[in-house]
Amino acid sequence: MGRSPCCCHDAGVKKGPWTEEEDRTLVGHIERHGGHVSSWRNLPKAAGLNRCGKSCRLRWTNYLRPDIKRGNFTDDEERLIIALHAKLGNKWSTIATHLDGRTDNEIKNYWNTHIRKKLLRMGVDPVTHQRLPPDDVLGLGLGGALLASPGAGARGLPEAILAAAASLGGLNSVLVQAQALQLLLQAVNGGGATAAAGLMGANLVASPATDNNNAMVNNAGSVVPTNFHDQINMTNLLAHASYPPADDYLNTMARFAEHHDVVQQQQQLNASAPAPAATVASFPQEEGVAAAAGRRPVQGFADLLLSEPIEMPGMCSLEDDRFWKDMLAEGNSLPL
DNA sequence: AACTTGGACAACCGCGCACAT
DNA sequence: TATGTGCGCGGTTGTCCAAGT
Repeated sequence: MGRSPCCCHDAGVKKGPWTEEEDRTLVGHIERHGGHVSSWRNLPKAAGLNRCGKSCRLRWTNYLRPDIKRGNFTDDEERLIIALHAKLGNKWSTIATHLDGRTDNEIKNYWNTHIRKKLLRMGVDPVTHQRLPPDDVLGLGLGGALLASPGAGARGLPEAILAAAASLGGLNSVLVQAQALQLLLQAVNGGGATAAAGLMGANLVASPATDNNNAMVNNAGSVVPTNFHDQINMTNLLAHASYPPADDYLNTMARFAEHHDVVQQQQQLNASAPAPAATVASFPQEEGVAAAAGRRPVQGFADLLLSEPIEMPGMCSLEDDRFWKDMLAEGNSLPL
């Protein structure tokens, strides 16, 4: 029931960074007991440590445990973390069970310091795994860079767009790219959305007066889809239009979903054998999270994980200048 | 050289759950 | 059933260090 007073509140109990001597004492004690700790609360006294039992447990599980893998996260690990987070949310301990030798604390830290920022740069909300509203990305990003770009006159626009895109190296979502393309085409054609729509032979760009209830108008005057299926349609459309859609994120998530269907794996585990206590305890919560993630209006990449992977031929990364150069060339070569 | 800023990561804190009594 | 105990979890803070000014 209630929380008992923690020994950490005791006066004289040491806090802060662990010394090598303390590490040796803790490891030595645990090893003498066969790597098993019967009571963390009693451990400090038994081991001769002036530390809180909780602090000892944390130090052991997050740092001293022999099976911990140190060093940088690999690309595969990073993708797996993103895929798992899309499905599970901030269930760091559960996510950690899918990465050999990684602790929940390490994954949590890596998420907060690296992946979170990376996703934001890509125009993906790290919490919902949905694309950020276009205005948040284009308005403050490409659009803002464009507006701030000196000499962005009629002749200078393509260069300005290229420069703006280059300045946003992390841009990496189909939605953003499509909008950038629209912006580019509008600039190059001097025409507008409808001309671009005609060029692309589909409803990628519609009139602001569209009756598409799922669309929204961004600050560039283009209508962009706000629901998942429209985004997928846009993805396929771009693929078929021979533009080089570069949604690494979509592809990555879809691919990992094939190999890491967490809920399915755990249901199998649950059915086959009694799992460790921590895992058993986490099952109902996980299902709840997964279900919640798939529920509208928070419809995002959790759904995507369960869908078919999307074929994206000729994919290249937006981190690569080539994408923007190709796009610019395409735009210039299109009939007006 | 001194100071500031920001990133990375270890460690702490408090809550809730499971289990024992 | 009520209460106590221990542990695990997720969020937050503290500390170190490198880069920039």
